[in-house]
Amino acid sequence: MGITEIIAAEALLQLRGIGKQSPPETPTFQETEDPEISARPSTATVDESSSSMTMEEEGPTMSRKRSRSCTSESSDQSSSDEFLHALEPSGNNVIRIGDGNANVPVEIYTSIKWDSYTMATRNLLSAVFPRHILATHSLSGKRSPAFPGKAAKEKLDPKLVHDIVKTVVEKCGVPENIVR
Amino acid sequence: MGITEIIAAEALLQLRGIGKQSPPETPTFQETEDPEISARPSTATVDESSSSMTMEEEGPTMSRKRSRSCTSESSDQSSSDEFLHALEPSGNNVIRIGDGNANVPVEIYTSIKWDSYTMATRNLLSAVFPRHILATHSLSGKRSPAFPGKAAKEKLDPKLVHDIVKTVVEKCGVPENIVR
DNA sequence: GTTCCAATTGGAT
DNA sequence: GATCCAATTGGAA
Repeated sequence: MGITEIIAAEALLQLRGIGKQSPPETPTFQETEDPEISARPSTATVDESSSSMTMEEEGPTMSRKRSRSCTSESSDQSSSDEFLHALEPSGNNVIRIGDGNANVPVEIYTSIKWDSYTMATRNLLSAVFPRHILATHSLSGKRSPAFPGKAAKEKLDPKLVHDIVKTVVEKCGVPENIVR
Repeated sequence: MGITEIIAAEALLQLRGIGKQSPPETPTFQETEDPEISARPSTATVDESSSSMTMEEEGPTMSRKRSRSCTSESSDQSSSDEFLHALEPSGNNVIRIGDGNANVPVEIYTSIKWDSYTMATRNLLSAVFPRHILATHSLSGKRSPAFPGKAAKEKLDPKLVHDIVKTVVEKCGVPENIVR
């Protein structure tokens, strides 16, 4: 968790329980409605039945060379650890991580440095989710408690997230609650 | 770090770099001055020369039995791991943790469960800092970037924090960046 | 009744 | 320019 939140929690307990001699702020009514945010489809609680992952306009404007491929039924699981740093995209060879729901191109998978679980997690997220999905989704699909006025983002596919977490836990040797 | 912040960082990059088609909120000017908070001594940037730790009105209204003692020059470092769960406060025997700046009563130190680094950190924080210090201080002394209108809390003594972090790292076997 | 979770933010590194 | 840091919040576990 980290010292920061621990201190914050202690501070909350202190202020709530004992004195409340200084209400930190008057609410000041900062409920900006933001109708343009709620104009999105807002599919409410996304169950695990949404694995369609519509990828409209995947803009190639980024300098990242990431060449993803969403053809899922490739069965190359043997994760050959041989050297491949070739520039040409090696077709659509993917390996399945975790329980087998998330597919990662071998070109990306073999380039991941497992000594940094943050970078490994980040690279896996970028590999299985398009950028605009990461930008518009969150882990839990819940709103930030610190910003009740902001609309909640949709929830990332829990099974894909689980596969990523499981992979990082196994390869990096860190507990799951740290990865999340 | 955790998936949450990683996703948030990706989302920020996405919104900042490409579109900015939806400015998330108008600033709405939430600068409530809070003069009663700034009425505290506000020693500004607390350097490592402030180890006085004024403890006015330590209210005994909490149910915690924590009996701290700020007499510092006790030299009992041998940390006897014998069983002591006695109710009576065993004088002011303390052990020095980390580099020796932070003192923790042996009664508390021996009761810490090191299998949970969050609880260990929390217990050590509560042992070396009074509650009202934890409530009014933060790790870095900086303001929350998410809440620019709130006044920054003072900074906890870096040497005492370092001792706590070092102890947790050694006893719990977790890296330092995780503890912080 | 604590403790944990994670969403959001801007500055720091 | 990408990544890390930590401050704050309310509900969940």
